[in-house]
Amino acid sequence: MHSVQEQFRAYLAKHKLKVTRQRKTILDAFLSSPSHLSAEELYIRLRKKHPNIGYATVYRTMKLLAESGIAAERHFGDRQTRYEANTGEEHHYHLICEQCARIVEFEDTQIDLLLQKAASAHNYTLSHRRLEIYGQCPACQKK
Amino acid sequence: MHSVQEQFRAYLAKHKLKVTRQRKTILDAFLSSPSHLSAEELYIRLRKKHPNIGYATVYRTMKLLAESGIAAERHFGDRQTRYEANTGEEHHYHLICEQCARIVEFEDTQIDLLLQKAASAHNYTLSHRRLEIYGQCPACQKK
DNA sequence: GTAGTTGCAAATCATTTGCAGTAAT
DNA sequence: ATTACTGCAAATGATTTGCAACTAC
Repeated sequence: MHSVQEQFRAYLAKHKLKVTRQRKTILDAFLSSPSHLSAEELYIRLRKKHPNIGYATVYRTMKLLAESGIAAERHFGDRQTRYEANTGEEHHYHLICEQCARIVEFEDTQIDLLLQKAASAHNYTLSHRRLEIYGQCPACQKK
Repeated sequence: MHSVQEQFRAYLAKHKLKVTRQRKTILDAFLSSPSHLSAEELYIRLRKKHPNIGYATVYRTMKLLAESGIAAERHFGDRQTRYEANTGEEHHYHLICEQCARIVEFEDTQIDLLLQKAASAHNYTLSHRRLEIYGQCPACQKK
């Protein structure tokens, strides 16, 4: 099988782009970080071990990861773009606590089906979807 | 019954804010414009008839409209915040064409129900939700 | 060697804010 | 009279870009 690293290599090769030390470093950091980090947060994490890495390089590389399908861009309420690892063709939905920002990911094939139906009903094709449910997580309800 | 204008007046009064010419003008422009305009687009429309209106005033007023529940903020793929008129307690979902950006709004009580269930299943309360389906509209599929 | 890449700093884009003058209460 | 509001320009925060030095191919 192909690892994510190989997938990235293949993407770069196809587009005549180069495999650089920075790109490998950023990919590894991305894969070993919690999900939904912003480029800035990733940059801060990276700086510890790689103090000479550039802010712009992180941005540029995250963009490449998104284009190659390895990462997916997310926009939650705030202004920053966040990234999450793209687990193949499956998609999942988000349940977000308005109080503490805790995010739960879940899948739901019934919802999948209804969304597909909704698109068809309006004669749209479906390429992807975004679903976020905002509320209070169990912990915050107790407060 | 109370018109939207009255609703805005009431909100302003409750917060000891003033009913100004600009605020009335912006509210009217917002109500008589297509949905999903950004503050900038609204500003451009307004400028035709009210050349002396300030950019910042439009931003500040849209924020007020959002706080008062008259408008709802939306974030689609791009960087700008867009606004749509808030039609009471109902909510609706968006079907967005990736090619021409045409947006169809729809409601679906089955989806409503499943989202409520999904939140409950994780012991979350539900306050609001965001659902966008991206694909190609009928017209763009033919190209 | 050549073409793509990096890091920096400066630029950009959407949005926000400080402030002096103006208008609503 | 008081207190909030406006318009402008300058400030902010996230992201992008130009460019000269550098590195993968």
